[in-house]
Amino acid sequence: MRVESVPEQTLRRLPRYFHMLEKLQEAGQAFVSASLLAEALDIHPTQVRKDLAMTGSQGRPKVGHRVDDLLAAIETFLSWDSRSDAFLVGAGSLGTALMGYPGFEKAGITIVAAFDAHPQKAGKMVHGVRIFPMSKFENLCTRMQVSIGILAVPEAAAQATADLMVCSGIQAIWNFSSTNLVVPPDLIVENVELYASLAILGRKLARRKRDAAALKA
Amino acid sequence: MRVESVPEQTLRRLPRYFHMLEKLQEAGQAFVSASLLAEALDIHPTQVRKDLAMTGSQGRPKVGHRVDDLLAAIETFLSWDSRSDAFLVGAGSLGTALMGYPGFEKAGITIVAAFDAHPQKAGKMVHGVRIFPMSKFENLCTRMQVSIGILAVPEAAAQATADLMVCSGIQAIWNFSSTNLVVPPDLIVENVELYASLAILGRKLARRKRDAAALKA
DNA sequence: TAGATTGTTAATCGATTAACAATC
DNA sequence: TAGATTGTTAATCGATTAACAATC
Repeated sequence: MRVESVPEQTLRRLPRYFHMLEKLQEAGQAFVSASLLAEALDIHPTQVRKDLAMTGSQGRPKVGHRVDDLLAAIETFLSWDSRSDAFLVGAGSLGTALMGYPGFEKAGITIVAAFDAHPQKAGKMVHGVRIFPMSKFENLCTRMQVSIGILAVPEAAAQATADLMVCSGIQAIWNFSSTNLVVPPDLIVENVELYASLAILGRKLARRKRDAAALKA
Repeated sequence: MRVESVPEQTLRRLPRYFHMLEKLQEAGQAFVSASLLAEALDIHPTQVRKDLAMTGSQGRPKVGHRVDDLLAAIETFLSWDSRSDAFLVGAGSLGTALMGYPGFEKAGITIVAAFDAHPQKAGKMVHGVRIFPMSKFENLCTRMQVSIGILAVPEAAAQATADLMVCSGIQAIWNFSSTNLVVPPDLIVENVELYASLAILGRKLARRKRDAAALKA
């Protein structure tokens, strides 16, 4: 029974602080107040203080937090100092984009190999990552003890690929399909819901347009 | 002062129901109960009932909802029946992946043109979408009255590109950069926080490993 | 010192879950 | 009829915001 108790929302905001802090660091700022971060990111100041408090960083009244310290505290808190390897499955256009995504490095994650169901892609290199046929997945994964699986396959193959990952010892799945994966309860799954995100955008816009039209009439 | 009052979370879950319902429809299911959806998607049954109630669909006790009706109700509620055009900026690997993304069609959104800062890309076609130089953006956007902007440019160009979109009459931005865009308050912005998502995955995994190691010791 | 800023405790708000009457 | 399932009202839970004492 872990204490954990870090709100998911806090976890989601911390990278945003981090990103802003990097900009401030580049700009030569040595100190920053929670209020300034709050203002810049549209988050309530008290919320920012609570979030920062979770990382263990301490600020000084009237001065704020030291930018360097805060960056380091967030980095440690998010475990970006520990490294993990990842296998990517699905070297289509999305997979290709992910292999070039600079965010991995910062999060301490390295894509060490990619896999694709089309055998003709095997052997190719994309953004410095070699592509293997699916048949090699389980063996390589077990041998290299890779713990992260990135799922960028078409809808229809999503669950089967997840099953393969689980069999091969993967502990965390970054899921880009809109399928609700059925996996053992202790598996970590992080869903990127592009579909839902787009749906929300579309709906808000349609309502806006409708309201505008109604107002004019 | 609109009544709106649809929880953001409900909006986020509706596409998941939709997706599952499509599968059920394909499988030939005519009816579905809220409990079945709840079970399949790991959502509390009462939550599902509330969400479905918002769409206006009515179920019959003992039988459940008619799958066809429910699909139609969600589609209408999410305004997927109204169509909008979008311009994409940034034809790099992420932009390329997005041009091939099948989710747009379902959400009633069409990418009608793409733009890129590298002039040598101009004139090319990617997934059926023509690429233009940035200089054409404002003129084309105003003339065609495009309302959605998809932001897939490098970090450093994000804010400037958003500014250009705003000037050109864009009303909603789908933002893939991790920059907190500064835009007029009535602009619709939907952020896809890949960075945060990955950070959370990495953290959970690192904690898991650490705990496992501690347990062994 | 005066005042800005911190960190924490209490109040509010919204979302999720429980309980239950209605109904096919 | 009996029982599954609906939709709604009430209770709980967690996250956000307000209030405020501590402190540099």
